[in-house]
Amino acid sequence: MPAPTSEERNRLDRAVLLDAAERLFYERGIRAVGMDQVRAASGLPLKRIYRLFSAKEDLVVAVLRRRDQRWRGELVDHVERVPEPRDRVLALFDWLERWFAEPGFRGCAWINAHGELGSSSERVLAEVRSHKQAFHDQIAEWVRATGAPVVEPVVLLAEGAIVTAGVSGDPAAARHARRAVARMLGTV
Amino acid sequence: MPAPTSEERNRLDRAVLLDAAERLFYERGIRAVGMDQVRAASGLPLKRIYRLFSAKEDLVVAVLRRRDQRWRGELVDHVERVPEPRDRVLALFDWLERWFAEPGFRGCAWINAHGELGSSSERVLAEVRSHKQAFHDQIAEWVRATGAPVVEPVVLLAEGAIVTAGVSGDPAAARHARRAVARMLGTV
DNA sequence: CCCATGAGAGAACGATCGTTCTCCACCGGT
DNA sequence: ACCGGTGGAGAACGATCGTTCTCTCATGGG
Repeated sequence: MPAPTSEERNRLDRAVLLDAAERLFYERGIRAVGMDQVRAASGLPLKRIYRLFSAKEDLVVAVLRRRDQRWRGELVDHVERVPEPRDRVLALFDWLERWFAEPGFRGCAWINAHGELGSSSERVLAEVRSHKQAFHDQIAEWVRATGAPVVEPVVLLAEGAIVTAGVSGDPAAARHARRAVARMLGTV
Repeated sequence: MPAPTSEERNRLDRAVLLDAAERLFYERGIRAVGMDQVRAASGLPLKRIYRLFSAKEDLVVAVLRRRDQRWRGELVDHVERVPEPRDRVLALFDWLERWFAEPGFRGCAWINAHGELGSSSERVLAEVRSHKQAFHDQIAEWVRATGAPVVEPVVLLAEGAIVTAGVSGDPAAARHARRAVARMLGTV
């Protein structure tokens, strides 16, 4: 077995580190997790962690950015399997419901990060806004394809469902939102 | 001027303390605010603070509880001036828009607390859920009076507007939600 | 075989956390 | 005038934070 190149080694370590940090940050909150817990969970020496990310803030931003790519990617994969524009918009809420039902679901990671760090870290704030903007724009694209002028309500119902399910732990919010959207899209 | 009784003194100090703590917690996040900053902002000696609340967690819970009473009280005052059931529901969103436009608006204090402490403090979690339940029930009462079976969508639109305005800083979310609710309540 | 380079393990650093304790100044009752 | 006790100011405590440093060892090139 050939020794992995150091570049590839960095890539792998980054992935392991981001996995561990993302899980801990989401589970317990960002400030509640110390770098030493990240070290223990990732199995990487602190020194290597700080060579990959020169401060905790960088790690947080990287976690949010990678999660954004993965999260929206999975959403698009699920929704764009569906051919009909109207069904696509409804599929968004099916996907949300599945997400809400996952064990350990604890609301929107970006909203949580915003509440904790939005006023103390410009970079986290920017990351959160960028994610929310991208989510909005994605929904807008799907809704516009139906011809119904209801982009904003659909976005707000999705955000409301996420936050409500996050606090209550009940995935039903997704069904409630879905029903309302179905009505707004016509042909009851 | 008669010396205030010690009971009344406690009442006043509690109010001063809760004012200071609420402002700091909301502005910066709860974990980001140390008890010494609460002391400095309230002007109260640390000893007195710890006689009024025996731990930071108690203070946090008291802040959330008092804010809940005031916040919902003001909401009810605004909405129930309006006679017509349909207009009442719409008035909720006018009130939200005014709130969003206040300087320093940074989203929902309970959602923020949930993201930060929901997984580490049972008592904070309970407080957040109780607030959200009360908000839901209040809206349900108003919506049912209109006869339209749209309680859940209205709640979700309100929550979505709060969270969206909180992250983006743009009060327009309230108008978008209001417009959607107006349509759902019929008589476009 | 030797030595320099770099990585790993974890101690150490200064700051700050929540909480408690010390110390002194002030007070009403005799 | 004295004294017990209450309360304020802030030092102190142990823990933990993010970050850096030290020490040790392994390893690869001459």
